[in-house]
Amino acid sequence: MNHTCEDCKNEGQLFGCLNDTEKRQLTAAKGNNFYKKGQVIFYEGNHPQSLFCVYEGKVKLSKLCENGKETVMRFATNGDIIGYRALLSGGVYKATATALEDSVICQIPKPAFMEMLTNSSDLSLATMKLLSEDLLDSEKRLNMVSQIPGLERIAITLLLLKKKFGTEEDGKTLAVNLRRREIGDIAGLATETTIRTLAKLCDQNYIELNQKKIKLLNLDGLVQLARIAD
Amino acid sequence: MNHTCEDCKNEGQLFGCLNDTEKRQLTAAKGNNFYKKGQVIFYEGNHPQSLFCVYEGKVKLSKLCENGKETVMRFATNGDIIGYRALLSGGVYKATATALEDSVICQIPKPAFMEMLTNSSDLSLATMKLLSEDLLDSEKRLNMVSQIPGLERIAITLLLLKKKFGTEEDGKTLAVNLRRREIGDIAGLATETTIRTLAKLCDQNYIELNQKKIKLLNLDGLVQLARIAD
DNA sequence: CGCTTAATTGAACATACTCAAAATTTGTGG
DNA sequence: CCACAAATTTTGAGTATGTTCAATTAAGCG
Repeated sequence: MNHTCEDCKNEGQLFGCLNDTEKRQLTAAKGNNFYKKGQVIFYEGNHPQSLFCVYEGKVKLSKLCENGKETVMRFATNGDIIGYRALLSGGVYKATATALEDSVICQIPKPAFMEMLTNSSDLSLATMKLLSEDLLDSEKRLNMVSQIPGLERIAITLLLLKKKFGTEEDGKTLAVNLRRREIGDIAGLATETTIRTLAKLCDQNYIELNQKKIKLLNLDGLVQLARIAD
Repeated sequence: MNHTCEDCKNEGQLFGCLNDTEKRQLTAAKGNNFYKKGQVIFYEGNHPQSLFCVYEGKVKLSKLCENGKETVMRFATNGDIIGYRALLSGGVYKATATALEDSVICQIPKPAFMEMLTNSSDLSLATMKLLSEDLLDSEKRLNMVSQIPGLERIAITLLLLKKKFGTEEDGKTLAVNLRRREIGDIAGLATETTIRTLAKLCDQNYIELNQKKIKLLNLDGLVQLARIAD
């Protein structure tokens, strides 16, 4: 079935500013798809035809470079939009979007979106706000990766994951399962270094590790470590 | 004197999409100021009241972290807009803008800009395009800094400077004078490492150094080195 | 259960950083 | 225009940090 934008549980996000008529138009124009964990939504280098909106799930956006290394650029979860930079800048996708878990993702054809943008200055302003915030995030991470030692980078990374995906009921365990390698790809560290650094944080009781589950025991301490950045 | 936007020599940039009436309004609303080399246009943490547009000159946008290290986030030159992310995202400036040389910079009050954005979907689309491109640049650099060795990073940095500021009449010498430290702040390398890496590129005849002047002798070679990224 | 993938550990190595000192360059006042 | 002071660049040596490679153990999945 095709979820309707009028009743979308992810309101308050980008399309929250649309009125009912506009939302109906959006519902009519869009499709939605199911992606299994690990499936690719689009590849770096593809030509963008659509905008994607995560109805439910978790998505990783990453970039590969020639030496085989991957950098995680960004994550998306419920209500987040992906694939809009390429669409707005007019080029190809500069990152690959992969489902981190089974996800339902709506797909809005480029012409429909562009038309809505032209007709709704509210939507335009909201999109600009979104882009600005993404830009600030990206620049923050640029600063982090280039200037900050490993332990602090992992601390920052864990806080970023908490902010993006939240926690389980205990309020401490990160509500996302990532591989060690993926955590390293966010922090800009080799997998082995990531493992050792996580172990160090564990020794010092900042966190507790249980397979892929990461529990933030000493949040204040982590924030303190992360404070070097910002 | 206040330069008029109708006759601005930097057309084709963001405000190029405005019609004559809108340009007249813009001229009426804006002011312009002269900044001496080294002067700060705004500081990280300041509350944004205006948008800035470089009429003529060169500006560096950088971020400082608590350990005293600086990261150059972006440059701006003739026709480029600065200070728009904070304005659009609603927060404070996240970077400090410093004139790299004597510069003339126009200043557009926030309300005037926001009104123009609301009234011109062309301007909105152009702004989104700009933001998207900045975002792509930033993510490209994120990838570079976290995954690529020093020599290649400096190569990429030199190409970035060429793209942004162009060259002198010889077509090879970068048309911008930066300190070694500032080059390092772009590449994410310590000053000493930057010096040694530049020296290595010099030994291998990729470049020629003459004080702050940097001549790109073997452009293809540099592009080749930079290709690891992309 | 067996196979594949991921996590972990160790050791050698590479890279870049720090600190300190010397050589240059730049800026400024006389 | 010169001299001096301040800032920047350069060089060297030692060190820290993180990477790589290889081997082992554990976990995930059909």
